[in-house]
Amino acid sequence: MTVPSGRRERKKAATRQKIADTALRLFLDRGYDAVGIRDVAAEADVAVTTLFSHFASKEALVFEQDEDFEQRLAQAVTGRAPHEPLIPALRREIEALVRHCTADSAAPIWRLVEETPALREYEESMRLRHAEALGMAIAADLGLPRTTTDCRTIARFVIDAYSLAREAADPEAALDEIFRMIEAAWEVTSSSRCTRGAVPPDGAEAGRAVTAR
Amino acid sequence: MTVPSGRRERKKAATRQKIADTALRLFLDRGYDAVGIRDVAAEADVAVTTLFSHFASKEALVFEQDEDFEQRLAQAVTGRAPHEPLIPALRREIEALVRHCTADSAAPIWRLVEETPALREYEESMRLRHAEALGMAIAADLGLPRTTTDCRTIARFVIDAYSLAREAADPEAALDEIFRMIEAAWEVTSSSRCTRGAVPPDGAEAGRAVTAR
DNA sequence: TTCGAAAAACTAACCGTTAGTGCTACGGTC
DNA sequence: GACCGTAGCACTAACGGTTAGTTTTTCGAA
Repeated sequence: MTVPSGRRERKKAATRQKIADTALRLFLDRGYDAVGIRDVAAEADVAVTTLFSHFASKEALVFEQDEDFEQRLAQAVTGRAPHEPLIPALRREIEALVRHCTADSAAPIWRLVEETPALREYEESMRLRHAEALGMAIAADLGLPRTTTDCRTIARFVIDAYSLAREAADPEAALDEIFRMIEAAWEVTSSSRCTRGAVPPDGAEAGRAVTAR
Repeated sequence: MTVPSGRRERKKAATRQKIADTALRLFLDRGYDAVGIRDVAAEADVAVTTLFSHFASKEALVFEQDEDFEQRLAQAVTGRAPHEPLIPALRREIEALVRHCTADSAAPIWRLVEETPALREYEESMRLRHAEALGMAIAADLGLPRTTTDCRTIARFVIDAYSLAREAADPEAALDEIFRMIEAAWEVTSSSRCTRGAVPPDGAEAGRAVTAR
């Protein structure tokens, strides 16, 4: 029950890191499909079962770093400046994420992902989880008691923006264009939210002002 | 090179159907994960390799019927009445598809899909393909020489509508709401398309009028 | 030092999927 | 009607990701 301070945690983290590094190196070297789990485990000098105790699947080895994606998006919603409208705040965060992916240092990894169907599929599945989480964050921010259709929808659109911009020839321009569309969609639904009177039943102060676009 | 008319084709189709039926029955009976490929093959009285010569994967057994999804969407775009605006036409088609899924007869299958992560993942991947195809159809309909970002974006949004509406408590209402948002997004991008002058370089007559919303 | 527990190892399998090979029945051709 | 090419299918055997079960090692705390 005590807090395991020290060596054990460090060793565990080191093992995890060694596995991830080895895997990425081999994947970039020989290609994702050409490298087996048993290869990675042998090269990292661990047992196969150990590898799977650190990573849920072979694909997860590649996306090791991007575990904070969800948190960053939620943070962009809940941690934005007071009275700052929602969509621009999300746009800024998405832009940063896209830039991070298209940066030269990360380029080989994303090329690997794009070339490998299994990895693409895995990432799509991740995106859906992210969209769901973002939808919840937006709903909470608006003070809604549950995730409504419009929150879920906008969340999907925002995640779509990330995905589409990454694949576009000019990511910045694509983001411009897509977020103009999202902005329009958001205005429609947020104005009708007022007339619908979807303010939570317990009254006034919960969440951010609904009128803040 | 002749058209193989007759028994051979019928036998092949019968084998395929028998496999699909058997698979669906077993899956609904015992659950997707509890039934192995070898079980399905044995019950359908075919070899495992035969099964895989008819279906690309275990998941494909479940989505056997919905192979015309892409075609239906493309048809909704290219085959709509002259001067009928794009988005409402798509809305009608999506509505029909959603109704088809939520109908009582298909309900057990979709419950199975929703309960099984592997099937959800597979369907997501299918949706992305559908979105890409729809984007191409839209671009072609507008007379654009290639699939632009806004076409791709609207296509994604439309597919999102399908996915979100199916999961919503009240699919009709959800479609209302989401398509209002899509309509707004489409107006923004289609009006700026005129000012951008994205008419194909070879001049006038290709495709439908850009001004038709 | 000793003990409990977490981490890692090892074995042995399960399951989806594929390659390789050969047989059989069907369809077109002479 | 006999012949031949081939499509459909069966069979074996394996590959690669993943997991269960069990045992050994390693660390932290008493």
